[in-house]
Amino acid sequence: MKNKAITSRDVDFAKWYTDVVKAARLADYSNVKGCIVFEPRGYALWEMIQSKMDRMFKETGHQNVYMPLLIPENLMQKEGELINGFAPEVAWVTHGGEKELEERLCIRPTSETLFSDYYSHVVNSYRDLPLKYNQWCNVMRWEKETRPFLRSREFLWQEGHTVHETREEAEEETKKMLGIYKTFFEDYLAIPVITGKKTEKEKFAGAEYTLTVEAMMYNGITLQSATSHYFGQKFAKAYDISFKDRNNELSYCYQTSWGSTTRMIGALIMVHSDDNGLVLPPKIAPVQVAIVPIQMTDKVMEKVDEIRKELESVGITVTVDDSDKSAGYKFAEAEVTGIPIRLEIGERDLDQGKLVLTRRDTREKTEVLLSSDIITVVQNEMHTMQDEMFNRAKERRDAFTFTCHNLEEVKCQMEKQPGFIHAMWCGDEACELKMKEIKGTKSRCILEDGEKIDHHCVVCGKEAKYHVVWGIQY
RNA sequence: CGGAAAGUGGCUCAACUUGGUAGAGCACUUGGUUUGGGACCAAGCGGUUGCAGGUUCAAAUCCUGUCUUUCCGACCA
Repeated sequence: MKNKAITSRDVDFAKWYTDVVKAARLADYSNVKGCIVFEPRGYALWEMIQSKMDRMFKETGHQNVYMPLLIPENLMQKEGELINGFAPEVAWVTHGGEKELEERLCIRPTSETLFSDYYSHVVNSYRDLPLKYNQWCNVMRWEKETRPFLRSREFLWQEGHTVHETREEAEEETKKMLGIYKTFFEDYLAIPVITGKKTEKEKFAGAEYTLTVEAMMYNGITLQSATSHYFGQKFAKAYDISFKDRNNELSYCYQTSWGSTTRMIGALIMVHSDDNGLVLPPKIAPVQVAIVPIQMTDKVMEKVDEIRKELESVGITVTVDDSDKSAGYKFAEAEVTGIPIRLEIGERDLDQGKLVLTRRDTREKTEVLLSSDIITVVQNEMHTMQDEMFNRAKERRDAFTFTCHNLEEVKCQMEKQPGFIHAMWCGDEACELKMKEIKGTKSRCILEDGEKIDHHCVVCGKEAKYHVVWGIQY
């Protein structure tokens, strides 16, 4: 049974995406362009992401802080590259009440400047280092084209900002956080990713270099999903984050920042979901099990309640659909909202001493004996589902991963089926621009230990330096 | 920021061409019968048409502006 409110993803991917968002009631539009309402289901998903990630950050020695929303213009302008990079999409506060402000205040598009200013106050000695802070907050970037979760003007994210005594330690941190993102994407979101370094052209404004996590969506388009930046001493010098080092000399700290956003929700949709709506990996689903009583007789409800309590006793999240809708409606509802496991129990089942278990991803129904250990059955099913979702995403990514040796091959491939293109690059920005002419194909990342496919650049034919993964991005 | 399309109860749409003061289905509410893939019957509630101007005796309808959404390009998490 197909939900008629959702367009097929194979017919119109963009429309399918917004249909899924609406049908699952994750978000609603507001009256301000690019600012969405996170509805309970969407926000719950964000809270799941937050709680899992936050634990990973804390386990690696990070603490949460909260910086102000507003940044004075002069503070924003201390580091030239950053302001240049963000200037076109910064929103400014110009009035306090009726009175025009002496100095404009910018609504944070990112908080490097605030953290740097703060660090300059509190770092005095090498004994104060490192400081490893993170904040969960909203930021604003005045985007022209917007889409729910993927590109909104206001979005939620976490931004980690750390200061270190040495270059080595800061670079280590940059790498470590990239690793945490990779683990999170693969273990929790069941999204396989590739990691590597951004080119000069694609790196974060103000960073010495940027490491990135890149994922491929169902349709072969790539999504930059999280980034980790190494700043060197650039901000430290601009904001005077100096300290007395072990030799009693004045040094500047080495800095990093790393971030991931509500865009991850968009990635979950575009990687896993289908024409029947949202599909969520069990490990990140706010509600893992939906129990659907077919008839709401005392006998059935008693059993439903018993099973719910049993599952909840081991931390499985359960919802019981005891509304007076028909069974078919409840099935469809559980499906469109992406609840991983559905248990159906009716009079007939009780008579036969069983219940029906349906997995959201495959929609396969299996009969489970009421005498069996229901906790183990559900846990096993969720483990299998989590693994299989990852494997399916990986298989699809691999099927859409290609190696190209010249521009013509890239062109043919991108026109036929976009995906990850592995190809060599000389390091020249002109070649990146040339590549962009092919349906906007951009470098996604330089592979750290990529094999040498060719000796020549895929574009100009000159000597190749880097193994680059290219793609069309959201 | 360019090019295109669209905004009418919660949703999908009709009425617009040819101005005359808004209608249907779904959803919702109530009562009843139902319940194994989006149930049925009956009775109800709900909108002055995105917003602001203009033309007119009269505007959902014509004109101007603006906002929002969607799609296609240029820019970005």
